[in-house]
Amino acid sequence: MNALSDKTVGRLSLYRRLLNGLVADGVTHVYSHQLAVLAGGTAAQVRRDMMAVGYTGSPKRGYDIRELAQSIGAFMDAPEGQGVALIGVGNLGRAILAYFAGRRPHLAIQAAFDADPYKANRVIHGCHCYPMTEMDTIAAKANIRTAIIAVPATEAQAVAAKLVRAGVRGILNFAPIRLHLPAEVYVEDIDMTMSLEKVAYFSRKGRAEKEVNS
Amino acid sequence: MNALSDKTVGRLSLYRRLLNGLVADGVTHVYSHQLAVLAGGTAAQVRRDMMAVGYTGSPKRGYDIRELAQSIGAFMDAPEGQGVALIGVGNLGRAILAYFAGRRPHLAIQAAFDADPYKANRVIHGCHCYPMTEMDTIAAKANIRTAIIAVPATEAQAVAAKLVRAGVRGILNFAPIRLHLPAEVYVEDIDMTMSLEKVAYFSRKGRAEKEVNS
DNA sequence: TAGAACTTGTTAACGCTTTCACAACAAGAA
DNA sequence: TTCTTGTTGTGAAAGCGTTAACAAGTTCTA
Repeated sequence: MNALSDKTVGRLSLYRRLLNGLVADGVTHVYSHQLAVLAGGTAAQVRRDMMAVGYTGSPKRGYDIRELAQSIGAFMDAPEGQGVALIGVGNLGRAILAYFAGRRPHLAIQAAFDADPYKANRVIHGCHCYPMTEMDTIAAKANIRTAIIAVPATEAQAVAAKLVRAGVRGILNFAPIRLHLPAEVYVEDIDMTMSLEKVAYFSRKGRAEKEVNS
Repeated sequence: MNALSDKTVGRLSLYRRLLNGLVADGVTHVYSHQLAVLAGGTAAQVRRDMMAVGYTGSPKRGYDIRELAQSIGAFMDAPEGQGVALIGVGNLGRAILAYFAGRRPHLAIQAAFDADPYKANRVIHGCHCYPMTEMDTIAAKANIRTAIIAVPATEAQAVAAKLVRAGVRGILNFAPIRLHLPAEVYVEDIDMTMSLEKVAYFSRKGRAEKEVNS
């Protein structure tokens, strides 16, 4: 119920996805050490994360998969679903639309925006694309609090500031710059250049690590 | 020279990009606290990272930008440049190609592969696309040690294993599963679903954080 | 020259996350 | 029932990374 750590939330999201996969396979129960190998962690960490959501398993039978998945969902999802906006419908933006298209019912991209007026009023991968000028009004009307930024680095800061003014409280930022925003706005950066350079470095220097974005 | 931490390497990559931007603006020197605000960190952290690369600035004048960027480069880049392979030329793969196209000379995507034979032997965003069957031979010939996986989750594990057999030592994995590989292979996951769920969660629960992928 | 102002380099303290280790416990076997 | 086996839940310890704090140093001013 109270504040979870950044990393814990990430793992919970992962656990749920793994659990859904297990349900599809017809499995009904899982032990912490099994979930650990699937998630690439340790059994102790899994158990601690379960503590965080307050779900309790049974010794000798482990965790009830369906119950646990539901428990995580109750913890993470907005009860009424949550709309997301995408800003920037270039190469990357379109790939993001395709990636999330029809995937999650409770966390769908409801509107896309682009500065290029030629892209406006088209439907791309099932998502309506609006001109940037309408961002404020549409975001406010749909009560959107989460946004994905996929615009060039030069425009990202201005777009982010505009989003915050429109009521957005969390941003997934693909632009390769650090955004400067009020402290109450949560920003997660996905910096592909940085990630690739890290991989290249450790490819040469040879160090093993299990790492997750964020 | 010795093993740097994962996070430090990430920040060094970021610093260098910021420094290059400053050079373009004609600036010649920078203080740790200036670099810190650009990078979204603290001055102490910047200084500590400089310690890691062994570069030493001058009191009252700060760091010589050009020297520092060069110093980081000597630390991070392979002297002879480093080739990268991309596996999977779907929506996401093409966006990745476009993103990195012509950007970094010393860290370029040299070859792309896809299981779909219709995509083979075409040039996409300046990168030649080969059929998957030739992956081993081409990767070996070009001495590729770094790869980006952008295939569906169901195929990612098999592709990763094949890459490792072909000599790859570092993988940037966009597929939403955890790869199971020998410990000496470095894997960095970019899990967009997980990242978006984190952002959605904190959009509602309202917690501030500055976070970087990985 | 002496002093003021502001920086770097570095050690020590702090805080967060992960891991360890073990008591409590459930289910099956004898 | 009692014992054995293998699990969960959790306090305590360990590990890592960040932040604080300060001595040493450089430049400018007077």
